[in-house]
Amino acid sequence: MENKELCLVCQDFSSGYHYGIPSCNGCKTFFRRTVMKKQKFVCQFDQNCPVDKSIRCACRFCRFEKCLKVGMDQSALQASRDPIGYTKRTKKPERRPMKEISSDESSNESPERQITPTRSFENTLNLLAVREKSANELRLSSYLPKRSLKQALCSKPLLNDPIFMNKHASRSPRHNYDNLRFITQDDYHYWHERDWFVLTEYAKTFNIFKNMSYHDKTELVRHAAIVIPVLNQVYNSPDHGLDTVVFPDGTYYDRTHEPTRPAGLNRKKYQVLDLVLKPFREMEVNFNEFSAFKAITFLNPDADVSLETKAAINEERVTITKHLYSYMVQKDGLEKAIYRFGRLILMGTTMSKMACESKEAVWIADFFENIGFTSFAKELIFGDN
Amino acid sequence: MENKELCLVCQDFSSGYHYGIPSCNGCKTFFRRTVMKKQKFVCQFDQNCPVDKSIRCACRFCRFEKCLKVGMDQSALQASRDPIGYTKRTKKPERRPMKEISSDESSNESPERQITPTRSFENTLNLLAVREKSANELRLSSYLPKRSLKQALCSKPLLNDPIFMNKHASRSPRHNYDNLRFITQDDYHYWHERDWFVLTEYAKTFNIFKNMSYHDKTELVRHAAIVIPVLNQVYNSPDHGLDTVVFPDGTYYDRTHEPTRPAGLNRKKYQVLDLVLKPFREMEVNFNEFSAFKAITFLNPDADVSLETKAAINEERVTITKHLYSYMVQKDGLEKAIYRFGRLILMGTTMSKMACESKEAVWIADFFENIGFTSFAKELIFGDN
DNA sequence: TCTATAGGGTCAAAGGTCTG
DNA sequence: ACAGACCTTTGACCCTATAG
Repeated sequence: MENKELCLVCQDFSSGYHYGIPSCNGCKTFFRRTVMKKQKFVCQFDQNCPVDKSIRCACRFCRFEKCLKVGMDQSALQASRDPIGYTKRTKKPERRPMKEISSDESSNESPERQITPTRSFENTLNLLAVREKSANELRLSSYLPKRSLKQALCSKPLLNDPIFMNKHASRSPRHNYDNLRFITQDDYHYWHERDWFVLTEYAKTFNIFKNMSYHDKTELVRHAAIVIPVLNQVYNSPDHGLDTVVFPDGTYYDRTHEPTRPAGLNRKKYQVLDLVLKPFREMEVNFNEFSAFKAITFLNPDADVSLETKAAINEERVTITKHLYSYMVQKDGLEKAIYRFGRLILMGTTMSKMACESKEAVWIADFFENIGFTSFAKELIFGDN
Repeated sequence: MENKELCLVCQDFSSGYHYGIPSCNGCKTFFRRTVMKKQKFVCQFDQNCPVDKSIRCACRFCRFEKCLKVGMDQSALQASRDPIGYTKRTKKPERRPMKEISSDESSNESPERQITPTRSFENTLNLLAVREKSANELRLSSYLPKRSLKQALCSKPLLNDPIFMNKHASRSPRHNYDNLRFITQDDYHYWHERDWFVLTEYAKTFNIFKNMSYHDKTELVRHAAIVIPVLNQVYNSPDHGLDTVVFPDGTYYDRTHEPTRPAGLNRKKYQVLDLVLKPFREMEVNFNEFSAFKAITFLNPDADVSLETKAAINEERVTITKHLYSYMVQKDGLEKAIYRFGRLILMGTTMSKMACESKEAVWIADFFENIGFTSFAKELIFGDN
């Protein structure tokens, strides 16, 4: 710090010898980067710009020339090394960068893209949350049309139709989660019908869904037919302990064995409680996270759809996953977010398993014999031939 | 200075014998430091990076591996010398009084002190990569014992037994991926047997597995019985295009319809090509990422294991997932890492679907009738009753 | 005692990382 | 995207213990 040498390039205090000559940190790094990236600069003037501490960044061409002139040695550069990871200790008060990134992204967004708009995670998650809210309103209403699967999938979308929603989607007085009583077969039946109806409307709100062939639409909805209702039922159930799922009309089930139901369905009950309800409660999944997770679960490329549709679905769900992660980091901080995110996304395998098992012939047959299916349900589960 | 020996690690001129072999100053110091600080490195590629004078710093994992391979002897490191007895500035004691004090201070510190803690993801991922490498060596060997599932799961683990591995796990000359020919039923059968054998040994290397009940062990392995072999087959297949999977003995399958096989198996072939091979190739999944993904796939709490085991498995796979994420961020940068990570982890749903479908009665029956199962395979797929 | 060898330590100068 | 402060790693060079 006393009689230090000066940088031969810019006359700043040198930080030692670099590439053969005394030089400062800035000129050292500038030289390395320039040689490594083989950058070529152009001088705006006469190739004799002054280079000193105050204006060393003004002309990169002349700065690099000066580096060479005072004897910096290119051959002193080495081959790339193994990356060494983070070098700075973690800082605590850093919620701002997320914010900045998100506002940057939204200001960069191009207005003409419409199919998969690149918005900030806030916009994406917000869109999903709004969709989820509407879907739940419809679920809590008493509206339940009788229609075929084809009618359901090809008719006008209802969820984003404010006139329809205003008129028919007000909450039924029966759906206030009070008057608890144990669930019966008829109640199961009623809520399956409602949840399947809402599922078809939910599906139609995805732009990506509108562009699919009819075959792909039915396959995707069919694949989601068990798990999406389960997610609705579990997430919206008020907390009566880890063993109880309550439906909006106050009917509930718990671990009580129901001997009149097939073994497969009793087993599924335990799966739902252990593998969905419990993790949701433990992780304190919030509404935005649930909305995104449900969309990721719905957009499952494992359904028997065309390869193009698989690819499109996958892109969409990866995008949502990215935004969900950004949101969680902003909300929980890095460490906690990685844990919660990993845990939540890995629940996808459980969802996948349930979706798959619901197709097992034995299970379906049980189900079919014990619940009087409507023709809609038969189409949904078995296909229309 | 001319007839000097060369460093066995990097071919630079050796500065004498160090730790048992002729080696250069750099490799000598690198080896000492790595052992002393117990550093664990992770290879960014496939653990076979070249190591020579010009690029010896490019991959620290492979450099250290090479050190060990050419015979550097860890036991030649001496116990920590008495730092106080070491008088370093006998010649020029006046040069840097400030420095001297500070370095004395630092030399009084315990050598175990973690000034730069090695990032934990390196240890975790490295462990998984080493495990994967051994498993693949066993897979490429010709060792294939006849034993029951119980014997397989309860016998002594082989993968981390260096004596066994040295003796029996050398690569079979038949398993060199050349001599391509279309696969037959017998070949399928052979590779299923091999992959199932390796799977049982792979499973036993997980500490978490050792602590499970026998029932949980079989369920977990059973749940992995289809997907883990698929991952092995796909990842290790040399690239002959997106339609071809090559086994180590040169047998291959592609999209050719095989009419002698049941429809379910032909369908599965397409699934493997479209949903596993293609994404792996597109994402350029590297060895570390594959090792971690395979472990996450194996540790699937959806298997029919006890609730305690489910919870333990889930914790473990969430931990691996976190470390995988950290690794990918370090390797790819934030933006790219989030995309690749999301895409890779979401492939878990596909794995789950395959695992589940493999249990479908119809599918299994097809499979069973067309491939002569050994009793081991029957146990694995159907259980032992 | 002397000398060659092979341990360990040092620090200038490489390269990598991250924030503004 | 670039600049440069700040971080880690490398290895030529040094000191020291020990065997012959």
